[in-house]
Amino acid sequence: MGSFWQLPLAMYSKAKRSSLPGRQLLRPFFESPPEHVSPRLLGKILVHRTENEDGTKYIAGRIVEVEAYLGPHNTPPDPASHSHRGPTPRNVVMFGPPGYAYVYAIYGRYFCMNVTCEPPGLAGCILIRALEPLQGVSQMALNRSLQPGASPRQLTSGPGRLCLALGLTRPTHNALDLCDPASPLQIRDDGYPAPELIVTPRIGISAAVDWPLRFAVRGNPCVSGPRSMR
DNA sequence: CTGTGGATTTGCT
DNA sequence: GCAAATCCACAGG
Repeated sequence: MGSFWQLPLAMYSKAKRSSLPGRQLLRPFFESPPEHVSPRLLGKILVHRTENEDGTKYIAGRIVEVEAYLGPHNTPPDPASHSHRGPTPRNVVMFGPPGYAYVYAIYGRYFCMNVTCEPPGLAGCILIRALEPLQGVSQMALNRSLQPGASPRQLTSGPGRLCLALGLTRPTHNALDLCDPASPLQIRDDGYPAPELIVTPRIGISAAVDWPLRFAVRGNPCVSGPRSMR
């Protein structure tokens, strides 16, 4: 018999299909350094509320992989962080209050989503790298130009993929307050137990390649990268 | 399974 | 100008 955390994650969200699951995370949750908040973010739910002619819909997934990016106040500073040379028009939201979305464009085609951490003035943040789809799966497939039967892994395994699946872009979602009860973008806790996790170096960077700042749910199929990275 | 190259926006030197 | 916290298609073993 498998461990508790190996049961299908979707089991824990079947109860509420058309409403917000669990409770919204409050700002104090994000006021600590990103390497401290990151492991606690695994198992929480990222929810995007969309309005269209049919009404309100939710697209949501459970967070199964994140990476911490440290602010320039650390010694040594994190050379892989967008904030390491101080505030710029792109990264200024990272230097503001915790609990905000930092969304940036990458390689001309994709967006990646972060959550700001640390008290105002300090620039730590957490990159959301992978989700397990929970709600709005057919919409995710549409957004990703995949067949309706696409695997959960194909939908949201990777930071660019999950932003596409949820419809997140910099023009619309950068600098949104995730802790505002009225926000269309929120992170919520539905009581899912703290998962067993692995810690590894971060992916896709060329500086500080050995810093152990990537956190993932052990064995979860939606975690990005080869099997050896799960 | 692994490796390679192309697409194409954005911020910063 | 160029490099980038990526993804995808396709080639070859």
